[in-house]
Amino acid sequence: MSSPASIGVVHAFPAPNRSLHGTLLDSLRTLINQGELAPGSRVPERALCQKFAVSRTPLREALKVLAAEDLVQLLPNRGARVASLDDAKLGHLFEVIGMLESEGGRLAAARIGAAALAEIKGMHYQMHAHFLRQELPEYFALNQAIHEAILSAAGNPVLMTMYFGLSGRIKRARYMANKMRPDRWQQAMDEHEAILTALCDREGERLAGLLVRHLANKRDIILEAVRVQAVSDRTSIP
Amino acid sequence: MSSPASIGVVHAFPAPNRSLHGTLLDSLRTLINQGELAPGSRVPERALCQKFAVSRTPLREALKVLAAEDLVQLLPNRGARVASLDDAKLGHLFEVIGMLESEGGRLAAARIGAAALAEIKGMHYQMHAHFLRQELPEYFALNQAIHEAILSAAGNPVLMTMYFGLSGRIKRARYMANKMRPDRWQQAMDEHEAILTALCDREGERLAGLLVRHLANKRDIILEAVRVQAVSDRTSIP
DNA sequence: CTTCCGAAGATTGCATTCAATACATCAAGA
DNA sequence: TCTTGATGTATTGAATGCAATCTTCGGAAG
Repeated sequence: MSSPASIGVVHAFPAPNRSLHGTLLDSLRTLINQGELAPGSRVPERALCQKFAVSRTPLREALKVLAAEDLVQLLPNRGARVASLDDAKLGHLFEVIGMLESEGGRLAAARIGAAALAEIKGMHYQMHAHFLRQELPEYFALNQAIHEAILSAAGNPVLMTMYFGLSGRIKRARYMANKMRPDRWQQAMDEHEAILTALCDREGERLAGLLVRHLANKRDIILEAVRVQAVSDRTSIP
Repeated sequence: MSSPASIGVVHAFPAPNRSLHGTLLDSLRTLINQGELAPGSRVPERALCQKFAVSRTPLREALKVLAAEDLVQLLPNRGARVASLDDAKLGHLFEVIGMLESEGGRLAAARIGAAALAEIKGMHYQMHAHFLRQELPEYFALNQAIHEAILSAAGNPVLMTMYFGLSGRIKRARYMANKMRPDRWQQAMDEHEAILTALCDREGERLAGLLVRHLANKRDIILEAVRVQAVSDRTSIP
């Protein structure tokens, strides 16, 4: 029930109550996810300190955490670089996310209560409406919220933490897939239909399979978008 | 082990090449895992700085990382506390580890090569020898090595990272289960036998099931040990 | 023209310092 | 005796300082 409910809104806001390094973590993640800090590029410590009006201490604390999450890479005496996200690593990330989603879904099917199920149904129909109106951002937001709600129904906070951590790492790539071919979109919508049905029927095994396939399709879409982006980068930069 | 918390400058690791905060991460993890920093207790910043002969800066960097891993908890303006590991959280951790082990095992069965398989077989028989001689520490070490080798055969570094992160978090509890009832031990050995067979036969589905059940048994053993420890703590401290 | 060297400048890792907050102690009053 | 409040100390979070290392850029040799 503790659904964080912050639906897809990606914006780092100056937090009043939190520690600086916590705030910086959000801000840096956003910078990385939105590509303002390019993969492979150096993290400009001094510039970021000025940008956020903090000293190097909290910034460096945040960088250490990001390094532990593998969002940046620390090179001894040479500072931090934004970790690159190649096809292979994306594939590995999706593979593990698939494990968590499918097995989490299996648990959710067994454990979900009526209230949570109703909430997911509501989000599903709302998402369907956005699909019909071809409103992609709103569709994406609800899509993600539904997946998180299903996982949340598994009742395992550790699972949630892992899932959020991993999806955070592919956000950058997701961000590139800001278009969707109509046939792909229709297929995704159909898959969600089947997912919802399986969940309502509490058929864990079927749900797990559907979730894996759904994610594999999403992976293909994203990998494709990443490749396109990479090509256009290569042709436009030099 | 050694005299607890005595005030001696200790370079916990012969770490010539690494950064201080990286070294401290290892040292602090060890302190937490071995219970020298009790769950729920405050992390004595100043004392640790003296113990490791470093300033607060790298120590605090390490604490931020440990907090991101949920090994410690940061309270605003009140420093860090060692995170407690109750039954519920242990259960959640085991549940997720089970997902990774079983699905990783499924992949491993499909992807493992002859060399890796041979190596695992070798470790298995070595472990069996330690079992026959009732050498628990050596048995444990090989046990863990085998599980890691199986996961490694899945060929997914992200999976490995997640797995190490999660097993790191239950190490503390594992540390308490330093005894094993003979029947339990025999059963674990039998399970390993079956696991090896399934892996050799490349039967992913069966392997996945075996791994889950094996882990569930391990969880029960550890939960039991934790409860015993908790009781003895409660009776001896006040 | 390319390659190698070296000094100047920038950047990094860590130590130290400083303001703000929490904690402990103890005294006064109910 | 117990609660409450004030005051001094310890601890925290963050900024600044400093030595060590890396990067850059110019010039000389091949």
